[in-house]
Amino acid sequence: MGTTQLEAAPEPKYWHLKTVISEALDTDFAVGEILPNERELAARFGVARATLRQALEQLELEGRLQRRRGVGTTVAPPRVGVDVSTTQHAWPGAGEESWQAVDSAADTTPAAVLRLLDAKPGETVHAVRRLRVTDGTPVAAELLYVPAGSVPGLDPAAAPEGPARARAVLRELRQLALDGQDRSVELGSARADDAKELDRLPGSPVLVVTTRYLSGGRTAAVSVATYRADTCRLTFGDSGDLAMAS
Amino acid sequence: MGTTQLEAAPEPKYWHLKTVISEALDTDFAVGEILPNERELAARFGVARATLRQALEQLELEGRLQRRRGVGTTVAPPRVGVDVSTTQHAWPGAGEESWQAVDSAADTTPAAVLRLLDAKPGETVHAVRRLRVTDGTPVAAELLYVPAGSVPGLDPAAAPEGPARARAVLRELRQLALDGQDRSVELGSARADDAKELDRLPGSPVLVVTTRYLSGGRTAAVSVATYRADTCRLTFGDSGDLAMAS
DNA sequence: GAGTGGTCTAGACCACTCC
DNA sequence: GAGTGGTCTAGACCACTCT
Repeated sequence: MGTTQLEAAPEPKYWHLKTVISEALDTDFAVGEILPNERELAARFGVARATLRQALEQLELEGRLQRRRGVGTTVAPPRVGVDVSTTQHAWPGAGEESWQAVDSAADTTPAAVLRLLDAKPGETVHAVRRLRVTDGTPVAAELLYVPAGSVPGLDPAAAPEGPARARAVLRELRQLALDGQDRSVELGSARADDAKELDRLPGSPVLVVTTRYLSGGRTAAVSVATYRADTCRLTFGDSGDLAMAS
Repeated sequence: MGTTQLEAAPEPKYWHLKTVISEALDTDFAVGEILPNERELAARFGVARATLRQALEQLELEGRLQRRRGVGTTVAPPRVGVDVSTTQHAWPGAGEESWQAVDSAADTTPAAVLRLLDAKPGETVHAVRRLRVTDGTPVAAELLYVPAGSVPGLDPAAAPEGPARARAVLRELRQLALDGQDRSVELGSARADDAKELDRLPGSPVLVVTTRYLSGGRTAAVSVATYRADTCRLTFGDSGDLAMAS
C-alpha cells in the first residue's frame, strides 16, 4: 500500500473532545449536575489530564461548564441576560437597585482612565466601588472614577472613605446635567480585587464595560465595570431574553 | 529558626510572569516588535515552557500580544474601536461600506437561532455570510439568518447561492419596515469557519454580537456576528476613541 | 483527611511560515 | 530545512472545600 492519506484532517484532540463532551452535556446531563472528576474523565477518554483540561477550559469559556476548586465541575445554567443599555440620561446610582455602593477610596487611578477623564493634572479622583447583584449572585464589579472637579458640592467634612462616602459622591454626581454617555465593551482578565468580588480566580475572562459620562462639555466621570464573562450576556435592547448562539 | 511564614502570598508563577512581561512591554518594546521565542523566554525566566505560555496566553487575551504559528510573538497595537451602535433603524447592508456580502447558502440553522426567529417549522432560512473589514483586515464574520417569509419578493429564479444571492436577500430585506432591534454581546470561541475568515485558530476567543431585527411584530432576521476579541473593542456611543482600562 | 481543581515540569512531536 | 508557535504526555505537588 502507498502513502494513503486518510488522516487528512488532523483535528486537535482537545477540540474533538470538546465536541464530544458538549454533546454529552446536551443529552446526558442536567443543569447543576456534577461531572466525573478530571482524572477519571481523562482516563475514560484515554488522554492526558492536561488535554482534557484544555477541552474543559473552552467549555467553561463558552459558559457551558462551571469549575470550582475543591468542589468539582458542574453543568452551568444558561447565561444571564444583563441589561447594560444606556438608560436614557441616567447617572449611576439613580434608581438602579441592582447596583450597591460598597466602598470609596482615593485609589490610584489607572493611566488609561486618566486619559479619558478631563481632570486637571494632580486633581484628586474619587474611586467608588460598586457591585452589581442579580438573584443574589454578583455579576459585575465596578470602579467609578469621579474627579473632584465634578462634585464641587461634596461635603469636605464627610467621611474620607467607606460606603457612606461612596453614596455621598453618587448623590453629588446626580446634581449635574448629564449630556450624554458612550460605552465600549472589550475582553479582559479579572484583576485580583475584581476576581475576589466576583468569586472567581484572578485572570478569569471578563467583559469590561467602560462608560464615559459627559456633562457640560467635559468627561465628568468614567466607569469601568467588570462582568463575569462565563455567566453573563450583555443586552442592549428592550427584550432581555436573547439566547446564545455560539 | 521557627516556621517563619514569609511566603504569605503564593502568587502563581505565571501570574507574576505576566506582570513582569507586561511591564517590559510598556518600557522595552515597540508595537509590532518581535519578542524572543518561547523556548528562550522560558529559559530566561527559569520556568517551563508551558508556564511561560500560560502567561503569554493571558497577555494575548488582553490584546497585548499577537502570536502566529511559524512566525513568532509580536507586540499588538491598541485595540481597534469598532462601532456596533444600532444605527437608527437601519437594515444590514444599507450604506454600510464596512460589511461585504461574501456568500449565501441554505445553511443548517442552529437551534438557538431558530428559537429567536419567528419562523414557521420547516420554513427555509437563508443564511447570508458577511465579512466586516476595517483598514484591510477582517474584524468580524457574520451569519445573517433570514426566513423565507421575510423576503417574499425574492426572485425564485435568482442564483441559489453565492454573493449575488446574498446581495439579493439584503436588497429584499430593505423593503421591509424596521420597527426596532435588540442586541446582546457575549464571550464565545470561534467556530472553525469563522476562525478561518478571521485568520485565527479555531477556539480563539471572540465577542459574539447577536442582533434581532424586528418588523411588523415579528423577528424578521437574526444576525450572529463574531468579532475578534483580541483586536477589537466594541463601541456603542458616538466617540470611538475610548481606551482600554483593564 | 480525602477529594477536587489549579499549577508546574521536562520532555516530545506536529503544523506552519519563511528562506 | 530551520525556526516558530500549537499540541500532547505522564507525572508531581499545591490550594481549596467538605465532612
